[in-house]
Amino acid sequence: MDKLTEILKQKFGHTSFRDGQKEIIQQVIEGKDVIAILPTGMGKSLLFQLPAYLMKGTVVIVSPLLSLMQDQVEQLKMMGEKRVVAINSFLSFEQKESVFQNLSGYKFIFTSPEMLQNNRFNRALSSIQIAYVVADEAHCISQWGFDFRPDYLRISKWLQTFPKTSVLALTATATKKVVQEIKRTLHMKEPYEYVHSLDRPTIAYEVKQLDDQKEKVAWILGRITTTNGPGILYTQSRKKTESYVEELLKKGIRAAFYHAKMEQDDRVLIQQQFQQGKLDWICATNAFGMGIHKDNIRQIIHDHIPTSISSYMQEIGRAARDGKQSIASLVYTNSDVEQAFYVAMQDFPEEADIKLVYQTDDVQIQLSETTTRILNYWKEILSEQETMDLFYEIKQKKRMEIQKLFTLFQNEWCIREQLLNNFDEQLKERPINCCTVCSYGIHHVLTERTEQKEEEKQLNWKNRLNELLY
DNA sequence: CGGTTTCCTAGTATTAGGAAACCGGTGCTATACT
Repeated sequence: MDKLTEILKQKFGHTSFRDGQKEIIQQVIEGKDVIAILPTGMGKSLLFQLPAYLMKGTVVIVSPLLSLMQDQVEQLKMMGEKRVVAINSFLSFEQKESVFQNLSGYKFIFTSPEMLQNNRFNRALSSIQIAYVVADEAHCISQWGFDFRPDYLRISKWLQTFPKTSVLALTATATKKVVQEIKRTLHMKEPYEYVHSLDRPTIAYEVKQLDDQKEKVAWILGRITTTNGPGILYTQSRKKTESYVEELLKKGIRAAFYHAKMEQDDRVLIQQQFQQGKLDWICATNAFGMGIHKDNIRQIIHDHIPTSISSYMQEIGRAARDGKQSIASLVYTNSDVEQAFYVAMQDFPEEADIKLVYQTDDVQIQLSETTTRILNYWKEILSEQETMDLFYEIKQKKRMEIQKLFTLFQNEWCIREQLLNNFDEQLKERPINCCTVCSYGIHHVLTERTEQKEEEKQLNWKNRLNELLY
């Protein structure tokens, strides 16, 4: 047995590697930059955990969410790894100090891009040996960096402080452009690239255009009350998540809503209950998703047009991790396109806002917190005109992303093929239950809803076929 | 931009109808104040 497999067995309790894992791990150990694009549930954490045991120094993992960090820390502790810490706002000033003073004692440090700007943290980091840096959910760099969380772009400068450190970037979806942005931001030199197929053969695609909002709501409520979950209903506003749940509860569906304006504790609770099978449906905004451990999600429904093909892929990709037949349904009306444009643009600075930021120092009162923060970032590195041009460009791009997805749903071409083509991938084999455009078998995908309390009973879901789609 | 909700008025019943107001995603951290 070779050394890698030995450690795999000894530390992680597996006897063999999955597709691509071994090659990626070898490259990391050799100190190469690596970018790996592979679906969630394909053993991503192993990729950054295992090499740590064959290399000197500490692994720094940059993670987008506090809950994700907590989760990973717990997972490692369960495996018996004690040298692990999450450095973020959950730690008090004193706790941080004590961690910084003993930083080399940790094998794994999880942290946020924002925290990487902390001087005290950086001084402590520069005194220890860093094995490699991991950018978890690396698509956030281009998804959030430009107009939401500028510290994602600041990683670039931060990395220059550690010029010899190699970087491992992990994500589930990335177009060629996004990969380019990740490479550039993380200063990757000829990285080893591993791209797993993005096709999910057991997810069938259903797209339906309806005339108005009422019809849409009725259709969705009908679907959820007559067919089996577990499922996620994605909506475009927080209010709607709540109103859907209200209706579903009346009809005896075990549902709960989830969005960013809820208390953190409630969010954790809802996610846990869903994962444990105590809830069948979650009605959520795009806040719900990263870090969900549930492999038997059978349905994803969208009642709107998401803001890009990538976010759509991320959202539907949460279904069918157990490899069993599932369905992703999207229902929209014509007005939903305009809504999507508006929502994507509403926090964007106007020309007047940009001028204001360049001419005044304190603009907090007039602009939203996000706008102020993002413009202050660009003010540091660009002239007023350059920022104007940049935001014009970003705006155009955002519009195009939405338009592309909308066009895709309207085209009379296979949805699966179109989605894959967007990531420069060709469809190799068409599953029987493909999509509403090209497949006749799609009506076998759904089964009738049954009143089942325990998760195990739902395992025979796919065996009971029922015609429910049309 | 488009939908939903709220408000107002007419004109006298307790509601119809139209205009105006409102609302619309994603997360980190630091700090002041209970």
